[in-house]
Amino acid sequence: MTGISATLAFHDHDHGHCSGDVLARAEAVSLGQGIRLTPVRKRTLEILLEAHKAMGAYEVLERLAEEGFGNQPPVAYRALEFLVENGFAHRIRRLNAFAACMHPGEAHSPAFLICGTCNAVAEAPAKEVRRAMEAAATAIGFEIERVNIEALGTCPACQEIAE
Amino acid sequence: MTGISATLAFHDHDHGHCSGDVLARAEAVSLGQGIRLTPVRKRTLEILLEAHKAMGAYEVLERLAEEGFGNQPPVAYRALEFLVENGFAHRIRRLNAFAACMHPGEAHSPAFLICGTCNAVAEAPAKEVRRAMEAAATAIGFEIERVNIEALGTCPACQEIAE
DNA sequence: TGTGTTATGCTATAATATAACATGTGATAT
DNA sequence: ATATCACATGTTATATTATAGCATAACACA
Repeated sequence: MTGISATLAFHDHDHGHCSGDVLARAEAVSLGQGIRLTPVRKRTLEILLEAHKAMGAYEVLERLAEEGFGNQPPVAYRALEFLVENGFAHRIRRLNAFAACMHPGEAHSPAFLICGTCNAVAEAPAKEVRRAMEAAATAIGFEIERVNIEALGTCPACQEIAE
Repeated sequence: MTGISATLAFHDHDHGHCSGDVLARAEAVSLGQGIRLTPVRKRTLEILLEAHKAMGAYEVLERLAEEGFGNQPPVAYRALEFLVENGFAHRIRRLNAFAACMHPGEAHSPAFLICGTCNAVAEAPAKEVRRAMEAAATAIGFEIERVNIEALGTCPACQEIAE
């Protein structure tokens, strides 16, 4: 994960491009790993990518249903769970929401920056953070599997508006 | 926050002592800051301290109701919200649960280590983690208000059992 | 083609959380 | 002392988020 790309979520960018790019990479990763990116799953990922924001499960479900997929909660939750499990999406617990991962395939343990004003979410580089976590855990004999880091605050755009 | 105390949640310790100690400090802090640690609130904190684990809001509510307080969800949620807001408790989002803060009054932004096997939760020192987060956020112009860090993994005790 | 595995869809319900309003309680000023 | 205000509590009702459990369908491969 690069410092640059992490800022994209807070700025205008060629979203059609980044979105398609990520999707393509996700498909490649799936093939390479014998993971099945089925229609619902793929469409779910596309929905997240198109929205380019964190979406609630029911919000995703609504879209899926409109397009002929099942219209019951498990449909969305299962697809989302699959995406999270395989690193194609992240779960933002503070928002009870899900967001497409902007760096599928690259092993990373992201930190999320959540703007309390506009609700935008950005993935930030968290290599250092992760390292610090490992150190803290190791010190007390705890073995880490996954780390979830969420910061609430104000994004650059909203800071300007507030002034 | 010290490295030693962070490990307490994963080991036997004089809990009656640590619990009373924390409660006393919470009362002192409240007095000093004009914060009202009312009966429900105090009892809620005690319940969390006695349990010495993360508890769901409804679990807390059940206890409160047994003791003559209101028996509707808002009673528990409000007390818990107050405690979190004032640094006497933490919300563990991964578990939809709340846990007493072991270091009330000391400004700290803790990291939680959650054992996926036994569900125990420990507060770990996170000064370094926090610093790293600040750096990452500053780099992209994001202003942090609060950070929530939760790691899932295996605690020392459960690692031994697994062997 | 049979057989096991994985995926989808559905019904139903569980678990978590909040809105909105009425009542009570404590502090303050008159 | 009492009017008034802010805050706290309690209640009803409902919203929101999430999962259990079972039936059917698709796929993988012997």
